[in-house]
Amino acid sequence: MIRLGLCCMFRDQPIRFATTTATSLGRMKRVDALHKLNRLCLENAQALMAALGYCHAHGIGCFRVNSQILPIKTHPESGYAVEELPDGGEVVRLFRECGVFARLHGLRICFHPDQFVVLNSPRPDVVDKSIQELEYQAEVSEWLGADVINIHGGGAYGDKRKALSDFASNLSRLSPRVRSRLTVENDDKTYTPADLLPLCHSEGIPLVYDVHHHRCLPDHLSVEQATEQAIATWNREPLFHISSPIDGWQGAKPERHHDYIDISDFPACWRKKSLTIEVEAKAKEAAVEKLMAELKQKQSG
DNA sequence: AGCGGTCAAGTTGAT
DNA sequence: ATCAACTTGACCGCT
Repeated sequence: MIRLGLCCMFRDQPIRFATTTATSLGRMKRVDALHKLNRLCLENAQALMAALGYCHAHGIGCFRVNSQILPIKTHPESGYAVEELPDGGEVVRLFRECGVFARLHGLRICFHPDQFVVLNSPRPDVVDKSIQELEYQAEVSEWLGADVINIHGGGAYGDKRKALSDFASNLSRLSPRVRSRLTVENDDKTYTPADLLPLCHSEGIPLVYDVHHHRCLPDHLSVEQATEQAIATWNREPLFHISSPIDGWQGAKPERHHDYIDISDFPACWRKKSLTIEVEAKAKEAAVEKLMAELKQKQSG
């Protein structure tokens, strides 16, 4: 019933995703930069196939793809279209092969654009660049069959209601392939599940419920209530996040992630439900496998 | 080969 | 005012 997800990278497995820096590319001639990017994109497509193969072999049902899977894709100077790469067609073909593999084995794939993607910023350039980034990730999502591109609510700018209204307004600027995949997640500083649920319902955006963030930044909802209300926003299998505090809930910085998940942080009400749970833990595949084993043990015991 | 400084981007809150 | 935190160390130029 519970499908566990691995986020972006491996701790022990020799599966790595390569990237580069815009600074370094900027020092090169364009043709040389494109050759380098071409090589990195091909390598990353192959690494992604290895990652999916590992997940399938180890019962991990979901994989989150790093934003830099096509490195520096939307950078204002060093960015590029896949068609500009010498082997762009081959890059697309390899990603589509990953999609075929995932579909064949029932693996879910998702994206989580990073903190620079802010749909409600008062700065127009920030919103423009955010949309570019979302469009890039949606293009790769199509190749892969990924069904989730998950972002946070963004800043509050002193007025959460206005900020969420701006978020909603900018949705009209997204292509259907972004819009149909876009989800929003409660964070640990600004937006609680209760803040986001009205937006989710009025705009038809699923809520990615992060129970760790909810415990760091609570609202009037219990974990059980937030779980039920988040599930209600989904028109497909809901996707949630779990993590444990680095030094316990009484520690100095509970919002920081531990290497592993403490099974007592896993909400009892999530068991027996049809859910994808992405495991945000520094031990990566080791943490997913440990949690999987403990969930199984508790189920049978 | 090894090492240390640097890396595209936003926002918040702790210090 | 600076900095760490966020899904995470990896890359690059120097010696």
